[in-house]
Amino acid sequence: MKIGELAKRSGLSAYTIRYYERIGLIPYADRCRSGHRDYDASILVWIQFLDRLKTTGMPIRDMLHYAALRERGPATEAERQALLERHRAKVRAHVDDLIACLDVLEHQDRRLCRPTTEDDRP
Amino acid sequence: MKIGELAKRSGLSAYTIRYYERIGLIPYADRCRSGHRDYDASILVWIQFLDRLKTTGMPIRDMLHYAALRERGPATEAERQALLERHRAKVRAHVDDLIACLDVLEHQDRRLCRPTTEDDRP
DNA sequence: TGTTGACTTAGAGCGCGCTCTAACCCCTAG
DNA sequence: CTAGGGGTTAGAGCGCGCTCTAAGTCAACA
Repeated sequence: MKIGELAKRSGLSAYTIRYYERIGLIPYADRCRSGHRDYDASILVWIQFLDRLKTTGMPIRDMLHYAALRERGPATEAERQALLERHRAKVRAHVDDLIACLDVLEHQDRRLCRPTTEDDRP
Repeated sequence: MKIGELAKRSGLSAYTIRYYERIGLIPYADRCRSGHRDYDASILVWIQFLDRLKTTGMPIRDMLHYAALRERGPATEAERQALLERHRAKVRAHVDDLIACLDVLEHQDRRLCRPTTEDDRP
């Protein structure tokens, strides 16, 4: 699979895939004899995982940390689990924040929508 | 209340408060005779509201849109309600995404934590 | 009266995560 | 044989949301 095909299948742009390779977020791809990247379908699983980390707000530098541990093999598994668990805890806390904000925005916005010239205090 | 005090009370930096004024996100503050901004406590309610929009991921350009409608007074209330409702819908969808991702990260990570040299396919 | 420290402005700089450009190469279809 | 549509690289540029700098003003206190 060449980069255009991977872009279609993964939802990333070819630009982004090359960028991720450059910074070390996805492994250096084998090149075919004309120098083009040639991907195995298994890369999609890794990209999907990265995508979930991204969706849940993990910064690239942390994904790089995870990717580096992964490159070092099974010996780093405990550390990777710990990293993920800390991330999940942050995400759960963020979800709680979002829900709390949503709740306020549902129930308080009438008062807060009034123009500045009126009294906005509770 | 001067800007330093407002910064402490609102959690924003003085830099950010000035920036928000410059771009029109908070109203132009009255200046005392030495030219320093002098805030009324009611500004805190607006800043807290903005903060909730920010926490829930609304981009500044949309907050500016809301702020502009607010400046135009009560006539724009329906439009502001609609804007907020669209935002809340996006936030609810995002929360659902986060929860779905969390669920996968809880239950699938053992497989995905293995190094590249192993078979990562399901 | 001098010194500290909080304030003012316009505008530059930064970290993030891409996104695109320029100049080039290679393969295949017509 | 040539045109088109993919790919390659290094490096520049962009949109976002601040964050800071420089140079200056002002008020309060020892």
